[in-house]
Amino acid sequence: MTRITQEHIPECECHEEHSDLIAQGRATLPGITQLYDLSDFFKVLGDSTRLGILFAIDGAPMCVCDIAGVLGMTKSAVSHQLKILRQNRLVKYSKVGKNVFYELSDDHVRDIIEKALEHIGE
Amino acid sequence: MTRITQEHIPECECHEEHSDLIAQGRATLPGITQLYDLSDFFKVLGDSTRLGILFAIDGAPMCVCDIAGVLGMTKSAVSHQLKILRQNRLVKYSKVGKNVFYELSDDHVRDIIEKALEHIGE
DNA sequence: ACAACAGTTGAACAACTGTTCAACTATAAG
DNA sequence: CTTATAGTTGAACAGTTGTTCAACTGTTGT
Repeated sequence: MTRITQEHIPECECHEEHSDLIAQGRATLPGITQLYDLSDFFKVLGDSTRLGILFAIDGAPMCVCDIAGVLGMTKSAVSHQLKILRQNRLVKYSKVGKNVFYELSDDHVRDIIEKALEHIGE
Repeated sequence: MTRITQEHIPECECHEEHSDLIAQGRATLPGITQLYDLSDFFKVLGDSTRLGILFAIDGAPMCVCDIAGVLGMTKSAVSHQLKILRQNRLVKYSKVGKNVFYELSDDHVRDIIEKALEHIGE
């Protein structure tokens, strides 16, 4: 886990000459909390299983068993990842009998994934 | 909006009776290669140090030493992360004397980060 | 040539992450 | 009540990741 502590600054000659640049860099830096939230969000998307789940349930809600079928994984593995997606509010669910149907909770996420697909397709 | 009721959804002997759903899920699933590329991309953004670097050099190019100063980290740690950002083409660099100045290589990334910030700010 | 500094790199180590396995809950049906 | 199925959960294990440390390259100035 990375930790950003702006108190301790390693010695470096160029800090004398570039002090204005450093000040400017610090200004554009978001708060540490926001930086962690942001990286945590991307961490959730940074796993092919979780992305696969999001693609699978995009369009139609799906039960855990079927998601596992689509991805070729065990229900347990899928359920573990669904928990992470739930905790980060990327999916929502509804229980119907023995089944639990998951669907995307947000259109935001679809946009972000789409933009990322554009980016890597270059 | 499709409503989920018990009448519409057969019991999950899953893979037998939901085979159409599974087929549909598979259809919307991108190729495995693309899924891995996408998750790799998000993995790169899923680290607060690397995000910090991107924010620091947003606007003005910066040398490694100054980035380290802004983030309060060693040059080595920053250089290791810059290598990953380089390999994924998120930053580009230019050598000036002893210094190596890094800058964002793409506006795409700025957009994605901005959209993600909107998302978590809810 | 030499020293000083910016930056890179590889190995090592600790921390973290995802899957598997087994045990568990809960709903539905015989 | 008993059994079968959908889903969840915790522990364990292996694979991955980020930082540190030390050694290295290359450029600048004396």
